[in-house]
Order: sequence, then C-alpha cells, then structure tokens
Amino acid sequence: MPSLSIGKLAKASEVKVPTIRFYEQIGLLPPPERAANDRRLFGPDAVRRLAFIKHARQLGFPIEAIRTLLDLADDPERDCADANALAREQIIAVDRKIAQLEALRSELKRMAAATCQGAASDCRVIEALSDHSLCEADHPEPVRASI
Amino acid sequence: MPSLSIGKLAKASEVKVPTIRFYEQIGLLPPPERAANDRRLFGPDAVRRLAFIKHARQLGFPIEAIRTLLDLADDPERDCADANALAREQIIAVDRKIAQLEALRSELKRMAAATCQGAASDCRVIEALSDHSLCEADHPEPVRASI
DNA sequence: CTGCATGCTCTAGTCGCTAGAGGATCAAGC
DNA sequence: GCTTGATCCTCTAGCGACTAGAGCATGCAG
Repeated sequence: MPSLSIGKLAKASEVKVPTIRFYEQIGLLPPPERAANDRRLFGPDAVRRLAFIKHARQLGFPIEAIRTLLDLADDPERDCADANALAREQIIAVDRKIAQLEALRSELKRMAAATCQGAASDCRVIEALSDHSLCEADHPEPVRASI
Repeated sequence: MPSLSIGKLAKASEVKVPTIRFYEQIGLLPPPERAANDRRLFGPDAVRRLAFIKHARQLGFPIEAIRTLLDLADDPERDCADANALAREQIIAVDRKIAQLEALRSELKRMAAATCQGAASDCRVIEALSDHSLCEADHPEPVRASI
C-alpha cells in the first residue's frame, strides 16, 4: 500500500504543498489518513484527483464548477448532462473573454501606434485614456478576473 | 463652482459610489473637499480623472500602472516614454492572454464535442479532465486573473 | 413629520491561492 | 549521539480590485 507524504504527492502531481492543504481545507480533497506523527498519508487516488483538479483549473473552471464535476465523477450513476453544461458554459465564457481582449488589443495598438518622444502633455497614450470617445467601439464590459 | 456629491459623481462617471471611495482611499483620487456635514464635494476635474481611471481599468491596466499614468498626466513636464512602455507591456500581456485562451477554447470544444447522454462514468468531459494526455497540446501556463 | 434616499466610517467577504510565523519531527552525515 | 537542513504541522495574513453590509447621521419630498 503505497502511501505518499504531502511532499511526494506535490512532486507527483505538480501541485504545490500549500495548495494541496488548501484543497483539503475547502473539501476538494478528502481528508487523508494521518501517520502517528500527524503527517498526511495519501493514497494513489489522490494523485489522480489532483490531476483532475489541476487540469480543470488550467482550463479556467472555477473551484465550484470543479466541485460539481468531482461530485459527478464520484457518482457514476448520475447523468452527465451537468458536466456537459459546465463545459459549454466555460466555452461561452472563454469566447466572450477572447472577444473582449481582441477589442482591447486593437484599441491598445491604435493608442500606442503614434509614438511620441515629447512631454507627457501631448502623449497619445494618456490622451487616449482620457477620452473614451476616441475609441472605435464601446468596451463591452470591464475586463476582469475569472478565467 | 459646480460641486458634486459622491452620488452625482458616481452617476456622471458611471463609477460606483464605494469604488470612488476606494479610489480615494488608495490615493488614485485626491481627497476632496468636505461640506460642513462631512460629505464629499468633488469638482469637475474629478469626473475627468475618474473617466481616465475607468477607461484604463477597462483596458486592463492594473491600478499601479494607472497610478504611474496619472502621475505622468499630472506632471506635463515629464517625458512620456513611461506611458508608451506601459502601453506596450499591456499589449504584450493581452496578446499572451489571447493566445492562452485560444488554446483553451480549442481544447474545451474538442472536449465537449462528443456529447454523451449516458451516465457520468463514461462522460467525455470528465474523462478529458481526468487525463491531461488527451490534450493536443500542453497548457502553457495556468490561466489566471489579471487583465 | 414621516419615511426613504443618500451620506458617513469601518469591517469583512470575494477568488484562488501564496507567504510567513513558530514549532515539531525526520533523515543523513560525522 | 549530535548537528544540520529538509520536511512537516497549524494558523494567520496578504494579494488585486473591488463589493457588501452594519450601524449611524443627515437631506429632501410629500
């Protein structure tokens, strides 16, 4: 019965030690056994579970979505329509984010195109930031966090 | 001398009241005058400054970059090379983020393409998340926050 | 004069970790 | 046996950029 210390698990899964403890704390990982000295002892299933979590995080799934996906995976009886729905939601979110970022990139490029060497008073960048009406298009939404 | 309450300023600038207070707290907005009843009284320059901040935030500039840009704008003597550099950095960050998201989108689409109506045990989505080796390409980095 | 909107300050919560304090224990080398 | 450094433990606080709420003081309209 190969049991892993948290350090070995971290190396095996390429997830940092504090992150593993954090995932346990928020209930994504079940509390592992403990050795007599109170150290965590993980089984090989923990490696798989962490791989799942890590991969889903890389794909931008928020923790709560991952919790749902893990619940689904833990219970093979359940219908997987939920998992498909989560994946579709995630695609939509990614598409929206890409569209936003492309609008922003074009505005930034236009803004930075006219390089100025002079004083800040007639700096294109600052001018462009001061006056939204110079933008070609509206910004759909503020671009922020998530994903 | 048209002085604005924080509520009017919020409406004029389309920045929420608590956000305005927050910007004052972190020093992006100078502390405004106060009426006898301790309420804030803003001049029209606050509207312009907030528009600048809001626009820069929409473009994904982090607060510290905005602080630098505002310092530049406040001091017209200074060279604007810094502003150009910030804009260029921002473009690079946006480009990188777009590239990441496009890789993710293609993986998500591939993952969700095979829709299953069965039990979660043979759900493509969960299977794909369980096994990173099914991915066509490596994920460059975890996709996270900023911008 | 009543009631609601707006204002104030202060604190805590969000998300997903990350960093650090302060201490216990382990493994290896001498 | 002893020292040294790595690893482990728990707990708390911090990041960025707000957002939400408590608890209270005002302002304004009907």
